[in-house]
Amino acid sequence: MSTVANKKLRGEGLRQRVLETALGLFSTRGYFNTSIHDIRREADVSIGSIYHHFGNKEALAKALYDDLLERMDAGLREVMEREQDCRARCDGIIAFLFQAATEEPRTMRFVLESRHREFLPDEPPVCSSQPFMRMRECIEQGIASGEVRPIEIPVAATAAFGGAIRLVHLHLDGVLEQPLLRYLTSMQDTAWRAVATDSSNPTSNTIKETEE
Amino acid sequence: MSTVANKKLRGEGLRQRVLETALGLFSTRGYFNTSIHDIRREADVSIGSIYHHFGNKEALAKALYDDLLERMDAGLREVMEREQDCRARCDGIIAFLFQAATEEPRTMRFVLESRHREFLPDEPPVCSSQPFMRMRECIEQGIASGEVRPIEIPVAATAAFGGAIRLVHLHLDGVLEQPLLRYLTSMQDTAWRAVATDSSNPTSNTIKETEE
DNA sequence: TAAAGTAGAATGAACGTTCGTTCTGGTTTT
DNA sequence: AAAACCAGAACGAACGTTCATTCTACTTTA
Repeated sequence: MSTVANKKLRGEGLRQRVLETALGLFSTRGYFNTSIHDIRREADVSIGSIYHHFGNKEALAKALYDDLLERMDAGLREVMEREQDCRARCDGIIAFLFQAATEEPRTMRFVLESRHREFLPDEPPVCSSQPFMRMRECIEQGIASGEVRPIEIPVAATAAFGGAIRLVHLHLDGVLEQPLLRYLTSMQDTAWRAVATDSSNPTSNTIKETEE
Repeated sequence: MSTVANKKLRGEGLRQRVLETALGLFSTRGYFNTSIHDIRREADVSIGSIYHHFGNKEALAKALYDDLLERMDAGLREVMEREQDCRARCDGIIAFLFQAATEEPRTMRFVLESRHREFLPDEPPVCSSQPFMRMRECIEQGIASGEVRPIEIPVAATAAFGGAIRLVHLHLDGVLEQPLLRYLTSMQDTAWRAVATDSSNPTSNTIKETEE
């Protein structure tokens, strides 16, 4: 049974259907366990169409990868624009990650879990991609403004978001008892404790009533 | 050029050579980009020998995976035995991860980075494997003893070790400026701040004299 | 002690299948 | 009419695997 409507499509619509189908197959079976013929069958298009639009399998994966990274980055840009101080931004980023992992697990699986370098050898590692650079940047500014302790950037960035990212992995692997979003505020608080300066860190109570 | 000596081997020696070669190829090119013929060539053994010892490609990967997980687990068991309080154990675990990633990057890459479920479909996710369960257990005991704040176990465990694990990923991806071990004490301190109870958390000084 | 026998480890050519890709011929759009 | 798009049969290289055979080390027989 196909996950997409079976009305015959052409042009951009067809292209999108192929991308959608490829995302589904790549994220569940993996790139190497998915053949072009599999995609053809499930998307209900022809081999010729796929090669007309994408050229080859690797380019199809790259198009999908770029598309998803751009969408993720758009989400993060939105957070960075909406929130101004570092704490609010970190919270927003984690919330965005959790929400995306909940609503679009396939996207998250493909971006976060698959080893892109195995099938896109010329692509830089994910951690150098825009979304991840944005997280790093957020932390850098936090250090500059004094909200974050002055420690090495890579340590601060991984400490701030590494826990959340690992929790997303556990969620995608299906080993969490509770829905991911149930852990959100707890994770935000815990992550912030790791990197916050002592003055901006709660010392004996975890309840924060006021915005700063 | 082969990375192993080229004296003809038989029995267990041959088996080990195949495993060693497979680790090298799997961890750099990935499972699907490595053919049995590649392993045969680099290990300087025959196709038949490989099938005699392992049965098929998947079983070879599984044998390697089990072997490496067991070795990692042995390292963690040793830490848990040597250290008694939760803080020292967390520090020890992170130190072990960093050291292993530095000295045996291929092992770490294969255990941490490759998507096992793509080629070992019946294997549970890495996060359910012994080494990861041991980390979780350590945190559970920390909560019981009052050293760790009473928060959800998955949040505490990922917060305690997620940052370190992500930093290991950055190291393996070659995007860190400094050697991984240069970040060790900073990462240990930062990770502990995330999960420690307020009483056991440093509030205004970051300097802690520890032996290295 | 030498010869014959035996188990199983090692070998590599060959096989069937799958895969990514190409190609030719048709259809739709402009 | 030209250009863009779609269809799917056909192709050839590469892959995991098999299997008949050879080789090696050890045991038994004479």
